[in-house]
Amino acid sequence: MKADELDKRYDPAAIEQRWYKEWESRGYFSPVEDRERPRFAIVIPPPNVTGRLHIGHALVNTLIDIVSRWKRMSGFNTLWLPGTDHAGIATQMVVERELAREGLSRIEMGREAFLERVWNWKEEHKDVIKNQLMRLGASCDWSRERFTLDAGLTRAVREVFVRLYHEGLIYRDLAMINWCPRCRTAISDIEVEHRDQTGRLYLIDYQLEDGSRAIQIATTRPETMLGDTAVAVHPDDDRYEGLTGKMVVLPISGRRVPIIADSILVDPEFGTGAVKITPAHDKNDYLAGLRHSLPQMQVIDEGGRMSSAAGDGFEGLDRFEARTLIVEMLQSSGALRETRQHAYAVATCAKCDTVIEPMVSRQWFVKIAPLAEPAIAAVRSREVTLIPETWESTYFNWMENIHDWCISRQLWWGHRIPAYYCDGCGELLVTLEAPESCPACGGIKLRQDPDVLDTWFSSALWPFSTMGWPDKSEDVETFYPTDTLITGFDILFFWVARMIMMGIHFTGKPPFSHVLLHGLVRDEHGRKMSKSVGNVIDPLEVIDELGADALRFTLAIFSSGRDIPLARSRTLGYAAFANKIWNASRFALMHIDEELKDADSIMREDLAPVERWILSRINTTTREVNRALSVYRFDEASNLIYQFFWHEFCDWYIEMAKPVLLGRHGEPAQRDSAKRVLLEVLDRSLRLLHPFMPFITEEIWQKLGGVEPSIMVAPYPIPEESLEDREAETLIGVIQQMITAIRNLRSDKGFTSKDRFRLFLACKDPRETSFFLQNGYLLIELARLSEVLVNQIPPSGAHRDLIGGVEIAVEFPQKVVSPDQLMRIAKEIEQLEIELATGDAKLANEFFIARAPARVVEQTRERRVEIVARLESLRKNK
RNA sequence: GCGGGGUUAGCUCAGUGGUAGAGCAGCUGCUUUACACGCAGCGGGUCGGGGGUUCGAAACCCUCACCCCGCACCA
Repeated sequence: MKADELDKRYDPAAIEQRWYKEWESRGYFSPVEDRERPRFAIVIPPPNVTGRLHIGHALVNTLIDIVSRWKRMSGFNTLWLPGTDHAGIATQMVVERELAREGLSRIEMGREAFLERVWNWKEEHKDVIKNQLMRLGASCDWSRERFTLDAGLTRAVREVFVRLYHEGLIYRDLAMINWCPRCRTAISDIEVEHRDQTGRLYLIDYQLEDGSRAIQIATTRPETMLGDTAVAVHPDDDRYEGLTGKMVVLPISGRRVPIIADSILVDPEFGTGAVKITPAHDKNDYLAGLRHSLPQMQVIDEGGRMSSAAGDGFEGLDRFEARTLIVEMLQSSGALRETRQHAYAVATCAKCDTVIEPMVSRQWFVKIAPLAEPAIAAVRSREVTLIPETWESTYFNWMENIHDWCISRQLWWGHRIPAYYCDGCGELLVTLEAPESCPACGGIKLRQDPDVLDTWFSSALWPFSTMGWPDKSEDVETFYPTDTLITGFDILFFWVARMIMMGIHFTGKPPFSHVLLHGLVRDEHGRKMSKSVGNVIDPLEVIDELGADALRFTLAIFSSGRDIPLARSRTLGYAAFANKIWNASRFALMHIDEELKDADSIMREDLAPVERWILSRINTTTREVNRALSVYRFDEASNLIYQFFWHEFCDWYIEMAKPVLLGRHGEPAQRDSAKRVLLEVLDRSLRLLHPFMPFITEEIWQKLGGVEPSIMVAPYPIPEESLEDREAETLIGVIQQMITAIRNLRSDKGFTSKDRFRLFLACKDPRETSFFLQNGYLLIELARLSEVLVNQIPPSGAHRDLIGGVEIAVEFPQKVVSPDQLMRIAKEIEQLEIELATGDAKLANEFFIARAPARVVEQTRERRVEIVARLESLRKNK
């Protein structure tokens, strides 16, 4: 391999897709058959089958891929199971919009034709997101790809529904539910979003039937007064004493409704202390209505328009138009006494933003408390660990106050509820397969419930339904329960909690042991990405421009925290990192000969200190990276590799190895050793990096001639005690400090890199003397000196300092001190004097000596010696 | 109202008891044969305010201020 085969500049587009296809064709994404290995399983949070990859997908799948690749390289039999979600409302909406453009509607088409259309649409779009995940480098096992409406998953859904029904945990009942008039379906409580807004509060007089007085009520929704069936006051409210039981006449409709007393509904402090009650269109009024057996009048229909019950002149009117009309009518009749500004939260549909209409409706529910209980216990016992832990209290808070889950949706796209009604006797049958006839009356006219299930119902089963449950399939046996779930905190309730509940109930085990809840990607200033602000980052565009590796690395290094502010400047920085890796490898490959690749492992005793140093450093990095990954700190892990590779390996080691590699110093044997170490460190670095930057690492690694056919199946580095070398770290550390100090002086005194000086070193012992005699070339090269003289008398004018216990003296042509340097010296002296004073105060403090750990006291003493020496040097050289 | 999180360099963020960190931005040098997507150097922070615990607090406790996010309510 010749380095000139590599371009000077790294071009990700040229290699990324080639490698993905290669890995897939070699079957690297599938688990191996080796039963001896420990296994690791993870399921994808299924994206919408018709969706496009957004930055949130890029984040979660990058993190999953890092874990998967790390585990795979670490010897685990690893499964990452991919798939997509049918996403009931979202998908149906998209297809309906398409139909609308053609002037069609699903109602006109009919259920079957519409579903056929959606399936076709799904077939056309399903590979979009799959291909995008591939571009990201996602190493999932496509042979196990699942879709929530697959036959197998549908069977699991029906099984679960039927079993829960017969256990009494699914029921059908009349209840007040959240209705979206635009989606024309019920939705669950967590699909409702509350938006703060400033609206109006209307104070309206309701006249008593006998005309003796009026009772003033307050409302934000005057249109619902058409459905009022009572007025409530607080039983202890003096203002309304004696009115309970009397009748008021509703303005406009002229209906008579009673005044009732209710201490639960009415807060005497709010508004006028009198409340109109519309049991059919308000959750609290509904409950009050039940308490007082009030009739329900549905005056708003499923499309959000006034119904026939609203009366002549209103029927067919949109609810907001009706509000305007009613306010006008009340105003002209004089019943509207006052309109106030009023801040309140309006309930909206999370999917389409339409204002929710509370409705009384017969729906299917999951009785959730019995399922929640063991799911709470599982997290409490840490059988399931939430990461970061702070999410536990949020989880408990929600689970302990959980409400029954409305699971029926008046949609067509989804899992149809396996309930059948007998036309003959009205019997309700819940069965796995459609019954032929009614077991109660023998009738054969059976109708299936028209509703489908909430999308999250099938998602809740994802970790086991995808593996073949309810069968005892091999995958269930091998890979269930899974190990880690990685997803956004925004679906903790929608998805994670429900998976834990269903998993425990149906398999007896939580579906995963660890849940990593990552933050949400935002723009560089922490703002939510939105089309209207124009700050949306398209991951595909970033991949096209800077490469998947750069995007992945950016996401990983930012992944801690609740908000992930993604800045283009950062991605550019990590694209530069990829380029750095490329060029460092180019340099290495210039010096690595073919025979070297097969050479035996390195003999430690033959290594130079600088070689032992870099091996020790990568060993430490290896230990830290593995530790960080094991606790899902992708930010720490990626940062460690970044710092090591760029600043230690490139900036220091390669520069220190150059004199030997380029033949300016040392024997041929030393050169071979330097080459081997260079190869070794590069190889380990690439393997450490591979989970983060799979493409570039593979491309380069192939040229190094490793034993394995791909870096994907090469072992992940683990720390090796034999590589650790404290002595080398100390010695090279001193050399680095000296080089830095000399560079500082050169810069301060206004010399350029062409000016060369002599350096004098005064060593304490023969061991130190021999080290600097042998390694002085490092100082000459990196600090650009003319000569290093050990244990010789420096000229009187030389700049002196003490570094790592070694006295140094640099001979500058003349003593040039710039004003800048004078200022800095003065400042440093000042700081050191403060530090010296506080240190002395500590050491003089008997409590410090007595109570602080001996190590800390010792450190403080050592530091004092350094400070004193440094001060002396600074004052002398001023 | 209930619960959670935050406030550290110009920007975005790490840092859970022992000498304040990173990246980016800024400034100054440098065509040093891997890389100008580079190299070297520099400046920049009373760690939101106050109190406490401790030999020692950015970190632990209390309190105040401001910001953010859930949940519930909102006639």
